[in-house]
Amino acid sequence: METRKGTLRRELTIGGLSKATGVNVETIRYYEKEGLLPDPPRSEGGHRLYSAAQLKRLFFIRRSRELGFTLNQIRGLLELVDGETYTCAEVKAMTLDHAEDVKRKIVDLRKLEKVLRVMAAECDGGEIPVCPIIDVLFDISNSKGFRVRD
Amino acid sequence: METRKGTLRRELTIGGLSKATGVNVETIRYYEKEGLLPDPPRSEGGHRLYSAAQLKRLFFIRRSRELGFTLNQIRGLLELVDGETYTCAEVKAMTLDHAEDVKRKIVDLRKLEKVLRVMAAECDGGEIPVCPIIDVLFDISNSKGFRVRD
DNA sequence: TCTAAAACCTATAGTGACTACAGATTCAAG
DNA sequence: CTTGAATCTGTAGTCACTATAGGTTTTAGA
Repeated sequence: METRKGTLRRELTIGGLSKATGVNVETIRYYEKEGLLPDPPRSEGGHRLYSAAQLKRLFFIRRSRELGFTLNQIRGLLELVDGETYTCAEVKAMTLDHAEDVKRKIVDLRKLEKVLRVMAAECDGGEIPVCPIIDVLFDISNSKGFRVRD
Repeated sequence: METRKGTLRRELTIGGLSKATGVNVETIRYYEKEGLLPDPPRSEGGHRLYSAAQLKRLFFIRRSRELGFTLNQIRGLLELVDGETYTCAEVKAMTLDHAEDVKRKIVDLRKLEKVLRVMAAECDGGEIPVCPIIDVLFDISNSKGFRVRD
């Protein structure tokens, strides 16, 4: 297929890119505004046109997000890559740092779940308007022994 | 201590309430705006004055937050309590629901951590500008075997 | 070729749970 | 009575998007 001007189009529209990567159209525009994706070339009418390189880049961003990296962390990773100066050590350090964050979060959530289950176990689930959960939550004297985050 | 008008003051200023509960002054005002705390009486000059009841209520909110309840869930809990119509069964159900949410989050995060550690283990941490993490993240063909959420 | 619908465009506002300012006022201590 | 801390209101910023409005371009079908 050819356009009016005879240029071959292997380029993707934003919708095509969205389908290919599973990233929402609005999110793609948002990434562009945030500088994670470069401003793409446009069609004569002003529609964005993406190359295979941008497809790869967006896949990278999406996967990194799935792995829980923040956009700022991803920005850092992309800067390393774009500068072509990154070393394996740098990337590994960022990855392990992030893994530690995740680990801490898991520890916190486990404590949380335990407290919730213990509280629920105190309840008989009856229809009377009294509940030990509410009592505990409202009891000021009992303000220790509770801290999940500090 | 007495004020000019001779009223005994057992009331707390917003700063005192903040110290007593560990909740930020701005956050207290935010909770008020969100309707979780009632509009308190004011001093002649317009400063907020809090009673023991509000102290308890704020403790309740803080603890519920520590347990990971959203403000909306807490609103729900407080409505039950304020209406004095709640039953143990209702509160228990909300608590267990929330515990399930937390559990799902833990499962997700565990997968996440594992992927991160596996990826990092592939790295030799050397100083050369090549890293298997970047390679994996950029490799489109490898877009399966990755999904952590959904 | 025309037309209708789908896709796209920009710009703005909303989400949740706060935090951080600016500029004015009030309060408590010395 | 003065000073400085605390408080007041109102607004904007955070993160990572999502949603909407109102307009333009592109594409597929008749």
